[in-house]
Amino acid sequence: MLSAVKMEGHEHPDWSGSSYYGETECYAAAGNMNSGQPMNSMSSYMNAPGMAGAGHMNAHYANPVGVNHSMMHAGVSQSPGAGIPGLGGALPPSMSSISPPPYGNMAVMSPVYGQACGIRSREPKPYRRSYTHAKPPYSYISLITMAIQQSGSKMLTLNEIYQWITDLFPFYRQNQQRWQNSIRHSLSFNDCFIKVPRMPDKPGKGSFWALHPDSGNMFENGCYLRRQKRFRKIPGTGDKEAAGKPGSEVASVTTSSAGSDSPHSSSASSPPSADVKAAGVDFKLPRGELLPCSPVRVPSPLAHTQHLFSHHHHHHHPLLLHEAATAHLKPDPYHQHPHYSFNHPFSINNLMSEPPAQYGGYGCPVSGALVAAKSALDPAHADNNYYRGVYARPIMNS
DNA sequence: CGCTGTTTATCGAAAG
DNA sequence: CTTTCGATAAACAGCG
Repeated sequence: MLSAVKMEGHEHPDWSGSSYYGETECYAAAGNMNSGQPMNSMSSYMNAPGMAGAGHMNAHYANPVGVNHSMMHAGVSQSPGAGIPGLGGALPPSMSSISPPPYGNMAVMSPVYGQACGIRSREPKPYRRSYTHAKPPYSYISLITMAIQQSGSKMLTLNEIYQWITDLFPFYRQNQQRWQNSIRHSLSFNDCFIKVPRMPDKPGKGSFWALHPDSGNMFENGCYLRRQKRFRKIPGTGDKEAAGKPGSEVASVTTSSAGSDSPHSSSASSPPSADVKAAGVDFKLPRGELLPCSPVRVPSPLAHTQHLFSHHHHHHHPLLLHEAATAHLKPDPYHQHPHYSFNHPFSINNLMSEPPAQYGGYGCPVSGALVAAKSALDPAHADNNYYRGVYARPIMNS
């Protein structure tokens, strides 16, 4: 049937002749997206030692860890070991060795990643385009989440999401059609995103997209390229009901688990089906699958964060959901409750709170990005040259 | 018509 | 090796 389908899927020598993103992605190392993890671990190490500095370095691009780290702050401040659990991962010694100073990150991200993934590089390209165009080490889901998070209202229209991404990551100024389609797909496909009908007073088309209140720590493992589990309805056939998967087995739930969705409470009101319309908000109730993976997943740092949203257990009620949702929808950007203000792992807020960490180049996409984003939003900074500076500069002066 | 959303399918890669 | 996740393509429905 779809004979045509697969065609060019990966054969787009868009730029740099990399056939498939493997190479382009090199950034954080597609191949070792885990790089995130190793680094995490690294950070955790640092953290342990009391490397306060770690807090900042995390803001680096190459390591989403930063984010993770921040989130830790949000959640559990920092117990020496706290971070570790969240990582749930392993850390290649080799990697850890990389973990030098703050700049170490750069080192890591520098040509390195290119190499890392460039393994199969069949491209003789003498020099790769500037890294400014490297694919950020974030999945679309992460990006969307970050975008939404950084918005004051905690919700954005599709177009705004596009904007945020393109503004921050030069990489996405190319092949827009391609990734935007992916973004759209992600929004619709992933239950962690909910569609909020746009307010009548707001012009423009399309609805607003927000995060499902329970999507809390989708990336608590610190890996922004891949979540442990995504909320997904069964691939089922037309039977949206799906359900079935008790998930329980999988869900052994480790502790909080949670993040993902509401695991159990499907009970009563929630129809087996997928979406629940809460006051106009579409909630796609996920089939509760909890983090199967995280073996250890101790009380995740965000644990409490989660319950912030998932009001204990009873949420799930459309209304409650609605409440939660609307809560974010409130226009009040920065001032919300100190805690309540979305402590997502991503919590850009957290990220933002991070002061500096803006080393040049790819050093700090995130925080830098956020700042940029912020400035973009903020009339005061109409000029987001900040980030421009960061990205625009020819990192490789050589 | 173009943008927004949804949905299906496929492939690669990571995780277990 | 099998699942699951993520990226990408693409067909298609709605809407302004």
